[in-house]
Amino acid sequence: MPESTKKTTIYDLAELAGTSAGTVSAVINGNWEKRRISRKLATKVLRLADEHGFALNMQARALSRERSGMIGMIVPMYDNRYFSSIAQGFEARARDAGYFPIVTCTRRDPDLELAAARAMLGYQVERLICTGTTDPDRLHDLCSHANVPTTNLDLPGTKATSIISDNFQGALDLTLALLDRFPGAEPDAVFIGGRDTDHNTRERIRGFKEAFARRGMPLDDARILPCGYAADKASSALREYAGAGGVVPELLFVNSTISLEGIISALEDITGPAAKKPTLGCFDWDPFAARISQDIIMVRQDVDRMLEALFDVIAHPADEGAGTVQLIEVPTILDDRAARFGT
Amino acid sequence: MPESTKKTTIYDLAELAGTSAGTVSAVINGNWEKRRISRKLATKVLRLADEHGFALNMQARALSRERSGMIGMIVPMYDNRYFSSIAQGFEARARDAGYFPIVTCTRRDPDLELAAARAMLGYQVERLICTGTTDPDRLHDLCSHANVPTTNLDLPGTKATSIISDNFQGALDLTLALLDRFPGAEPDAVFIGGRDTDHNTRERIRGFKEAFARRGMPLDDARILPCGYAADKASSALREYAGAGGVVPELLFVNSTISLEGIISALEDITGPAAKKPTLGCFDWDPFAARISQDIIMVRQDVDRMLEALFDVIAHPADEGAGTVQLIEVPTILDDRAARFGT
DNA sequence: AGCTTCTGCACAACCGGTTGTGCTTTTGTT
DNA sequence: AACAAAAGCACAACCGGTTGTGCAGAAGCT
Repeated sequence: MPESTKKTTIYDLAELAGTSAGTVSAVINGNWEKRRISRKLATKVLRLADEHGFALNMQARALSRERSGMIGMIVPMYDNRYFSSIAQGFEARARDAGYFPIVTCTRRDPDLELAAARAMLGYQVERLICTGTTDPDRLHDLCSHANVPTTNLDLPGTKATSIISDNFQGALDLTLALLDRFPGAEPDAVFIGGRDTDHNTRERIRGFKEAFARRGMPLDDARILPCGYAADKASSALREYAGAGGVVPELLFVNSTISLEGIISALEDITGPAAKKPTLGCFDWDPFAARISQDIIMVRQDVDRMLEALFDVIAHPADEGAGTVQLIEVPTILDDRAARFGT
Repeated sequence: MPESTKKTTIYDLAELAGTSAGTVSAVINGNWEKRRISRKLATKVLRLADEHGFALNMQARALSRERSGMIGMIVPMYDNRYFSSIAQGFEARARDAGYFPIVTCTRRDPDLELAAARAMLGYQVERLICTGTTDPDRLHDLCSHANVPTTNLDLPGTKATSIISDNFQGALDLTLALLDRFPGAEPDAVFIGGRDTDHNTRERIRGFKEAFARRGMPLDDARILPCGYAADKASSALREYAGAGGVVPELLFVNSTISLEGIISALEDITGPAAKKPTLGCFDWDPFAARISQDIIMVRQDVDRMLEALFDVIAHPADEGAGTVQLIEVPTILDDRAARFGT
């Protein structure tokens, strides 16, 4: 029979049980034996707590313990498979590790990233994971100032441990697989999407170029178009490249699924919906995109392994403070459906 | 020059400024005029706060104000466009409204939903939005007990205001559009995916049936297969339906994008990747799925309008407690690309 | 019976803010 | 010069927990 007007506190329970708040606290936390509370009283308190749907006020607990139990993550977006599975997996693992996970998405907006980090610090997160943030080092500075460790995911920083995909190797493998589709020929190829200011895009471009070098093919820098990630930027970049003639490349390396969205729609506009699409490669995976044409190869980032590495770092803050800033690179997975069907 | 060992508190600032904690608090909160703090002292405190990267401890604030500023949302998944845009839009709007949004995904697991709600209550969220939860009423009871108002999104409950799509009308429109692809004929049609225990699935089935009724076509209940949402459930349900003969329906109403994933892969297994796919309808939208075939029609739920309605409810808790439990239905949007290309 | 040891618990300080109250000093008025 | 009003701030209680300390009574020992 809860009085329902206010939340039940340990003081309420103490009064109901005819005991003190400290005792109730001990019982709730399961240290009643350590604190020599009689089993009888403990049972009584637990029963009352249950009857009243008592829930500890974690804010108060955090205040006195000086540990909030919260762990924060900043993510650029939820609306693609890569980041959404990161968020989803992170939450599950964080809960398993006894944390209360707080994930928030900041739409690749540096100011919002900073504001979100500040908010999280205000709410006393014990650690912040910066996923795909535009300036991980700035976030690191902000956090380290408040004594909150950070870890970078997806995009690396120079001041904290970073866990990222092996972008170079992934892009190299992808490009080689794409080139294999043109035996003996030199396809008209283009790399599109991403920002050449970010580490991942630069590494992927490096992998793209390396593949051509290995095949002994020339590659003009005009074919590298890091126009940004957004769908509309990718589509206008492609339209511009195609020009008035409407000639699209034979081979397209698209640097994210969100850019791919723009590319697909631009292709339809330029060549019509029924026309044969160019051979597509995409760094990142999506189940539907993988089936949109027979001629698409996708690179899947190994989110599980990345998260495993992340929670390894969290569980063993060994070199905390030691000058060693690690860069952990996780191999990617090539998803070449046509090749699978072929065998 | 921060001492960096510990977080700066208002007490630290007070000492540095040669004033009291209460005064610092007033300055930080901007009520220094109301509390007649001199501009000079206020500026000094603000300067110090800035120099030391001071951040208010929101837990402590929440404790004393008895208002946490946090608003929680439970979502089943992040990995589809519908829920991810809900999460993304919710966060943006919540921030605009001055809240600190906490979103968490519970993978359609009733126990996890309950546990997550409890955790959120512990952290003193001021309100909980239950999106697509399996048992909204149970969550409502839990929360109302702690005096925390809830609102249901996507799936309705009977005890709190619910904002959902007009599932019946959406399904009706979709099915009619699908049937229009078979002029003069009675296609072999199947409804697949979802749970017949949830309100949305039931309403969509009702809309599906209604369309056939309006066209004067018979519809056997054996063609309704609410086999669950998961991709593998949908694919085995389809395989089973197709039987040894491998005859797939001509018209498929798929009840969610996640089920569609399973359907697409099952179709490839049954008929081969190059075969003509059946005419597909899908309740929910995905940019890549929409382009996977010429013959797919998708229903897009109007997330923006739903969130607008949600924050309307939040801003005007008018009938708080009044027996009126509202059900707000938002129209859906039909995405028929082929029809658009046709005109 | 007297002393020690152990059991079982209450008490109070503290975590970092917020806010009502009231005291001192300055300013203004006549 | 005397007094009222206003300005400028300090103080302390409170929010709901946690935890170190200490005290009363029971139990054990001789």
